[in-house]
Amino acid sequence: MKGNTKHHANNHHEIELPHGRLHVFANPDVFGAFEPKVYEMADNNLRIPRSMYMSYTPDAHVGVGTCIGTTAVWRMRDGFVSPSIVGVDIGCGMRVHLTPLHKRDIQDPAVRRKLIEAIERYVPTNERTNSNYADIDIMDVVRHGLRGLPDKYVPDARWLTHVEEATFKFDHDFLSELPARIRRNAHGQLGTLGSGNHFIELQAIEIDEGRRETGEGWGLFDGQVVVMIHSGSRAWGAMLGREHTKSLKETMALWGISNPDPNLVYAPAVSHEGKAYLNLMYSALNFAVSNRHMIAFGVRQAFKDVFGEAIELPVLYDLMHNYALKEFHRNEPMLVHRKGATRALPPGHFMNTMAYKTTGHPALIPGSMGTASYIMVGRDEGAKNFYSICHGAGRLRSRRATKELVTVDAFAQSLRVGTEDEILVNHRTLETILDECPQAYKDVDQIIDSVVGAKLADVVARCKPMAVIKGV
DNA sequence: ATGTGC
Repeated sequence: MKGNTKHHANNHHEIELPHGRLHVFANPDVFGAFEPKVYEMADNNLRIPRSMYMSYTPDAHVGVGTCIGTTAVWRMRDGFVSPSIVGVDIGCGMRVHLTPLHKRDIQDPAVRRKLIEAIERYVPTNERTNSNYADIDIMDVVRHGLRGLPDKYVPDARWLTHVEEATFKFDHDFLSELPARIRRNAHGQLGTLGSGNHFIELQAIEIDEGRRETGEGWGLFDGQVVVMIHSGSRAWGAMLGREHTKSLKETMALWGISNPDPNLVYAPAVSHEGKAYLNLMYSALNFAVSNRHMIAFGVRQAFKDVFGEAIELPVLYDLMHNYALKEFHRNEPMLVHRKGATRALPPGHFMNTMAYKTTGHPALIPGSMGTASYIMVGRDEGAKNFYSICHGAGRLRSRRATKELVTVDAFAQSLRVGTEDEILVNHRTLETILDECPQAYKDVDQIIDSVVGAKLADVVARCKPMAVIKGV
């Protein structure tokens, strides 16, 4: 399957597959470790007509229909949209809040335990539907995003401006096509964490010397405690994605379009089916950004409980890694799918939100529970990859394989349990979250090295976990 | 990822 490969400098590989060209950004070690199946998947995706561009970030791994780590671009006017390329965790993304605290302020495990307990009081992590915010109209949220939230839940203006997008505008008429049970099942989920790889972490940061000016300009300092949040659109996006994948399968059969991978579905962006999906996907993006906002609001309350009313947690940034966005590239409106890929715009780029126009915005990249996460910033050279970088470490092995292979003891050791710099976890036993252990993920430092070496982005700060909150 | 379901 893997055809001729042209290796460029800067970790950039161009692979000629039977149905088109795949770009891969990875250092030699990471590139060498890619499974053959990812090329088969890329080729199936390249069968979709009029593809303008397709690439893998170094964290790419096999997913349903399309690999996680894919950037796939079509022109708006004659291109395609694919629910399979977006994936079902629509709008999943990252958010970071700064604190005025130094890591020594929370070094005492008793303080961190208190914080974990307080956060769990405000952010439901176990039950599926028990939002603390019954007074928020979910339809306002999906229509207007952050601007659909009551004022009392917006602590300051930054919470509306330091985000990739506060409101995704779309044609609200398409909401009438929404199956009623999606509305029902998403009720009461706003501000809840979800499960799987979703988390809230308290981290201590180290600014990278090469980008100290950028970091300090953003309000970062060495040893600073930050809160990193990873969550998505919960049931709203999951059900929407599944619904449209199912109905598009039938529509494709009707149109006489087929793909060797039955899990890979797509429609012309201008068709009714394509437009319906795109518009409703934006409702899920509105839900997702609002969900992370309300999780952060809960975390802020928890910090006030522990450290007093005066403490504030300004938002650094909120951005996503699962979506399809209309973006202007190469003098044309394009539809850019990012499935497990993060936009990292460089300083001065016109698509940057106002607050980060001159510096470029923070690109937030989670590691795994026991390893560092990263705050990065895009470079001009990222244009060659439509400004996409990795979305995290990327899974190394499946949840099942992880549970068979890794012991609870090994997991505990990787969290330094029993030592004074133990990474605290909200779970009584590590057994319940064994499939999320660091051993389940690729080496994040290798992934970041690949991105930096490809000149797609620079590291601004490393964030080391001190406490982890996960759902089940 | 996720309404617990074909």
